[in-house]
Amino acid sequence: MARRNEHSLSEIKAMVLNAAETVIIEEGFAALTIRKIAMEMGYTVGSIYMVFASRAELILHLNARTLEDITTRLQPITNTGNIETWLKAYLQYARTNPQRWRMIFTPECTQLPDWYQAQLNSVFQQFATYFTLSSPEQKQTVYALWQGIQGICLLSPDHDPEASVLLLLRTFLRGWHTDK
Amino acid sequence: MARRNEHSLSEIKAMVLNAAETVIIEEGFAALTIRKIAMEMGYTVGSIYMVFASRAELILHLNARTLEDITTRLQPITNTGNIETWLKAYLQYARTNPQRWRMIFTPECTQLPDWYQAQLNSVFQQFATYFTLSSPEQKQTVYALWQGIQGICLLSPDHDPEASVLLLLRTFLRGWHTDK
DNA sequence: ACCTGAACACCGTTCAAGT
DNA sequence: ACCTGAACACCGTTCAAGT
Repeated sequence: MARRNEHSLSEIKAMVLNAAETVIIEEGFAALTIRKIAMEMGYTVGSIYMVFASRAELILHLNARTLEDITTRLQPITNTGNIETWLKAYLQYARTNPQRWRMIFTPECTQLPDWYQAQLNSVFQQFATYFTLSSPEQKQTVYALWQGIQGICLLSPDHDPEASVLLLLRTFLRGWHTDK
Repeated sequence: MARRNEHSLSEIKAMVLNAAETVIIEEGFAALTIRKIAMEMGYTVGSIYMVFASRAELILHLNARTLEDITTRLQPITNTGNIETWLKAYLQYARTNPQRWRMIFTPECTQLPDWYQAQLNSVFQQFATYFTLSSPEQKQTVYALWQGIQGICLLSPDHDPEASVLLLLRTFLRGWHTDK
């Protein structure tokens, strides 16, 4: 036993994340244990700690993948469509990958690293392209809307959040384009 | 040992919830274990299962208390103040009891019982008194705003969500009072 | 009829020991 | 240098056994 040298550390890292995604998709986030991941990828528990310091860090990198997936998929829409088509695509992603999407907002890390914050922010940046933000207050307002949309999705587990999201968005937009 | 008969079952139930609140306040939600609760109240683990079927049910009843606390505290404001003073009071509650407040939205129960849904709804009902809801769509729109506000609070862990919440609210209200 | 405490089947994490 | 697998310190939950 020991020392198989079949895979490099970065390969193992990728295998861990792949196995973790499989477990989440098949059994849900609650079933995501280190032991199950190890079993799924054909290694033992100890090996996972060669590439990740803790379960929390593993989840953080899992989320990083999800966020990258989101930005990549939505980027083309950002350039062509309007805000509602972009939002619908985002909501569809959340609906298609409910467990992975939800994890983004429950990272089990007390202090989120800067690179993770940057990834979270880059999704918002795409959303924000549909607004002209000429003051910090305007940016904060649109960010509040963005957080609000996430809230609707987080708190509407079963029934479809799309209708609610669009109702909030449209009311917001009317207010946004109305002078104080 | 065994059979002390110092307390009735409903007394023990209250003691469990009191002990649980103490643990949450002192050590946070992550430290809320059955063993800690038992230790805190001077009983053994088994006793807790005399009054609650599971940890999930315990948490559900803990949340029920929190929701009752919220509605009771905010009721007087509902009758006198305006929506912003009511919201500020709500946000202050969330800020004062961050751990307990957050738990309301992560009940660890797959299917929420009707009485719990009703309690969640009664907080929204107070919020909704500040709106004239003459159609189902209007109700859903205000509910979307409400969920949005929760989202801002859930996703703004450190910095104060009040400013963001008010920015969303005011933009929403401008749109709400504008004809389509 | 209550209440205990040991037992069961799990966790995340570590690390001496093997190749 | 990699990888194992046993060990540690925890979990939630159950239930035979005590008074």
